[in-house]
Amino acid sequence: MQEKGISQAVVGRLPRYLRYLGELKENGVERVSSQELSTLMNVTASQIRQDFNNFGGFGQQGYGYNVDYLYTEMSKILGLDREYHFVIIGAGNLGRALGNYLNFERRGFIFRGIFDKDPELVGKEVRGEKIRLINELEDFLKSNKIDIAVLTIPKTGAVGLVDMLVNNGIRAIWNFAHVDLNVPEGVQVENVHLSDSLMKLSYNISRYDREKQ
Amino acid sequence: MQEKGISQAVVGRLPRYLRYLGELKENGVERVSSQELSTLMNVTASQIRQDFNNFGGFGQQGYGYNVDYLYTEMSKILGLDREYHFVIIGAGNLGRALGNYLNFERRGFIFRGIFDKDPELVGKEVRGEKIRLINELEDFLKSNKIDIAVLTIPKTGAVGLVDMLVNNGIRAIWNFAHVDLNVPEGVQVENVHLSDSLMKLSYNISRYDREKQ
DNA sequence: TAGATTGTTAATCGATTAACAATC
DNA sequence: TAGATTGTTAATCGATTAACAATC
Repeated sequence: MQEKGISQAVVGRLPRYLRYLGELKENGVERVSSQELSTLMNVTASQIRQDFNNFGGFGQQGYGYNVDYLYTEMSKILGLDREYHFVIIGAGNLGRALGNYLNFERRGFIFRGIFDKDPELVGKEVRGEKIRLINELEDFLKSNKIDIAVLTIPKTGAVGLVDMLVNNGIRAIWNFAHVDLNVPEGVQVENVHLSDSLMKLSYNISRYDREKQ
Repeated sequence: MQEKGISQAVVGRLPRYLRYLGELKENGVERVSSQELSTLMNVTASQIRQDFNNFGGFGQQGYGYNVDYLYTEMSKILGLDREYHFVIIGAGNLGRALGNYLNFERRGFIFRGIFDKDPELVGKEVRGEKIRLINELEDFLKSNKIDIAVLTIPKTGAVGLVDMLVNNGIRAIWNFAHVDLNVPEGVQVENVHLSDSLMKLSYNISRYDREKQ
């Protein structure tokens, strides 16, 4: 399984494949061809076969793909066959919402703690975890194996925190702060810039208006 | 200004340009060359010039780009020179968090109401708006001009709601439900699939591990 | 005027699609 | 065996980068 050179374009499509395969599985479908999946997902069959073949031959000529098997393999590829422990940094509305979101747990993402700089929030509970003061975070990371830091703090705070996180074992940052983070090689960053997403929407609305005159 | 054929790849970069231009503006920088911006943003100067030129010539040979002017033009292109009224459908943790997020307001996105199917939530307030029962939504849309529906409900509910929304004037859907929505031509959809985003992170973590052995 | 930097065309690179031989 | 469908190579398409003439 040679994974060098898998583009992020391909990676970005994998979760969607997993979702559709999961639905097929739930509906008791045993096998699926790239053509059927193509119709269902509205992408070309060719792309599906190419994408899957980046990771090895999961299908069988004349038969297609076994849904159960493909689902399992896809889960492994996505790294969902293990657990990830995460902390949330920033106990504002968004941070608390993410802490309360149970579906992540089902996928192996374990909520381990939530931190904020505001002393007023300390002690309040988010899904069984008391909010802690952010200056306890470093000690916490030293004594707990945490993989992922979820950043739901304003951008000014976020940038200054990265080095400490990385130096204390954080492997990946799920970044909701509206800023680009610089991390050392080997540390993964996934940005969720909600306001950018909303601007894409307003762009598309107003472009549509401009084009219609 | 011929906007046909602007790819979503370009559109996806526009909010980031706006962010950097905004920062330059705040720092009192008057002009910037594609080369300087290139260094700052870690993309090629060539791409920057190509991207800008999709929308017309904003620069001046030998000088570069006027930050203020470019920022204003970029805002207009993104459709940020007008207001958008939105409702949130689903008053769970995420829905309430988005309702409370004030920064959207600054950009012209006006929070007009929040709906849920759970009668227990009805009457609670989210940033000055009482949560309403979802079966009041249709009437609400008929008597208020709402542009954007933010969907923060489970996928089963989301799919069944789309037609009603579109038939009552909704122009765009900001979709946090984990499902692909089918909308008529001219209605914009922007998906935020948080669990997909998290899976990309776990993919990249575990790929890194696999590659190191 | 000379230097700087855009706007734009041409070249390259990468991603998607088409085609088909291999094979179940 | 015949039909179906993959895995994979080749062709196409689109996006990115390089180059440079135009021009401030």
